[in-house]
Amino acid sequence: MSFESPRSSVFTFQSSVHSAHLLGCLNEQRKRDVLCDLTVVVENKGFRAHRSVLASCSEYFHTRVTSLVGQGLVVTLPDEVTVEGFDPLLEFAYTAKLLFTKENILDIRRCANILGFHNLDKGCFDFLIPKFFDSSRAGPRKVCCGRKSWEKPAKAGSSDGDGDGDGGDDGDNDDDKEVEVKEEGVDTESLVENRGPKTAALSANAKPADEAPRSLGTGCPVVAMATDPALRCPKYRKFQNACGKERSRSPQVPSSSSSSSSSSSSSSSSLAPATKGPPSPVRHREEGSGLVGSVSSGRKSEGAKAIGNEAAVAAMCPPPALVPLLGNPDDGGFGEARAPGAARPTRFLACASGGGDEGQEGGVGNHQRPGVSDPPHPKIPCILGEEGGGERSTVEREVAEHLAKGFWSAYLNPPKESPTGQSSGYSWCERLALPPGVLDCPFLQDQGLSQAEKRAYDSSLNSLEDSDTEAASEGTSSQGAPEVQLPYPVEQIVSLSRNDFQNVLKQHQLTREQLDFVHDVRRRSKNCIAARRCRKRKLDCIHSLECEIQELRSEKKLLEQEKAELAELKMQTWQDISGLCHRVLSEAALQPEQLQVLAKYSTPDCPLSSLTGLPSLLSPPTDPSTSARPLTGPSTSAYPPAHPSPGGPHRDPQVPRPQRPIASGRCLAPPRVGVASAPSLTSVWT
DNA sequence: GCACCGTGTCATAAG
DNA sequence: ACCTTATGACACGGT
Repeated sequence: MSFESPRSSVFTFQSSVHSAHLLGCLNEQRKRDVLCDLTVVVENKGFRAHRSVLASCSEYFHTRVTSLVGQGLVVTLPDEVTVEGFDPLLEFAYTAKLLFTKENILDIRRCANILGFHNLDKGCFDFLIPKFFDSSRAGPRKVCCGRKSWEKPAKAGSSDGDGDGDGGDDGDNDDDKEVEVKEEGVDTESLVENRGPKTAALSANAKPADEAPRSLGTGCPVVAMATDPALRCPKYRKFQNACGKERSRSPQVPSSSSSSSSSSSSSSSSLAPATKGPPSPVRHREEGSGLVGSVSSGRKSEGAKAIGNEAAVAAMCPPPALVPLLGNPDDGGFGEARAPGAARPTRFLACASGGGDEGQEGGVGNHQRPGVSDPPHPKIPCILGEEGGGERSTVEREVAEHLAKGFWSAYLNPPKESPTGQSSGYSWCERLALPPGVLDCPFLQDQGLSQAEKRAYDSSLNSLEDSDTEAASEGTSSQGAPEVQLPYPVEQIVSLSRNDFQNVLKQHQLTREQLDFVHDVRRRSKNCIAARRCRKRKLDCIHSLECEIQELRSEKKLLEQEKAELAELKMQTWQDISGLCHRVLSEAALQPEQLQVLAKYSTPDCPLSSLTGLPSLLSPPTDPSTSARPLTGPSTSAYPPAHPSPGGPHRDPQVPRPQRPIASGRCLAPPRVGVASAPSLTSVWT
């Protein structure tokens, strides 16, 4: 798998932050009338703005103001444009948020059409207006990747292969719910984010049990996005099949699915249909809790086990990178609805259609406010993106999708809520195991993750996989076994000390399954960390050994150099002494007997010994570094050890010392050195 | 299709 | 007896 172009994830991600910040600054400037160079007159009411901003998000303004120069430009809009319709658009241009009501939505739409807010129109109104009013008033529905994301299938529960299953019967109830929410003044983003008890209650109350599977009210685009990648990537078919089986089985992530009767049963019943095809966005939005069971991988298959945390990180950060990854975001879905200056919504967000796969069309747009690239939940942005954007390989894309699916599933399956609305479990982030690197994702930081949450991420290195694996074990050992819901975060399982961990276990009356799960997670997590340490030690050891070898080689080289220098010095010294001896003997005119005495008390290394006529005359002492004995060998050892030199050669007392020829101080050989640098006798002394 | 690498997991031993 | 740690071996996916 090769990448045709370099990745640029960082830049993509940075632009997202920057654009949001930039937009905010521009909005502040507009409010303070700072640097505003345009006055828009609508119904005799003036709006100050920056023409660059308006020109960027409106074809009308682009045409009107780009050709004009000078300050204090005034643009009077047509009569069809009303203040009621224009004001929200202006706000949208500067905030990427469109505040609307059921009453002014049509005005906004009309103004948007006139002013050329086409993206907003397609991405937002095509979805919103049908929800507000009868479908007959909504006009033709845009088809995204073969079908409009919110478009309902011809038949409920159709298994026609598109797999959207987006709830053919969710229409009326859906509309009611949507309208009701909107009437509270919540914008579309809030529709996504405020999946609060009310929405859940609506879903639970309004939906018949048999329809519940179609209304996984999560508002999560990734859920819609996370449709069978295997359908597009045979390489992951095994992986996907395993996940699909698990999904259809009972893949619920620990503590994820609501144990409440209605939603739980709904989720369970929805599992099988959900596997038949990509989940419908509408369905997701409606269903609320209990989503995880149907859409998450639940556990990793054996094929998925190897998907590491790095891949998870890649799948999680940064958000906008998936835009090019799955296609052109502008060709449909929310890609067309993104606000000026806002980061381009990812394909996941925009359509989740994965290259036009109808089955994956997403209705992400349905859940997200148009023009906003932010994920539906401020705390789960990174899952939507990954580095590299369009440069990602297909495999990586699939992995990212799948991981994103799992991530969202975990996220979207928050701890079940008690009837009072209070969560009985820990927060989603506590349940998620993100690799340490994910904390480095600035998006997470920017999204208000608390330090505790980050620590939870950081400390629970493998909890994601642990959860998956746990589910796997559940799936293998006890098929369809209920999820294991823990009263404390997974990270505690790993990070706590032994005593603390035992205390925690004592504090909570856990079932056998829970205990097994907890211990299994703790064991594997610690073992995984230990394996990392072990491997790191190995590598460090190898590295240190390599360094040591290198050092030893360097030392050897230095020693050899030093040895050569010493040998040269020794030879020079020997020559000096030899010359002195020669002169002394010449001047003293010693008798042979006297020379014998001198030689007797001299070492073979001493030039004096050569005066005795011994072989050392022609064989100067060797370099002790190269030979423990002088090269004269046994012949020189014949000297009695009367005066053994400490560092001198060892003499065998049993061997008689041969007689040396008396040099008469005439020709003394230099010491032999071990580096073959000793000059020959003739060359030096003759 | 193969080799190599990285990683998680298991089994086991030792502390 | 239990837990933790280290490590070899294995399986798996990615490149």
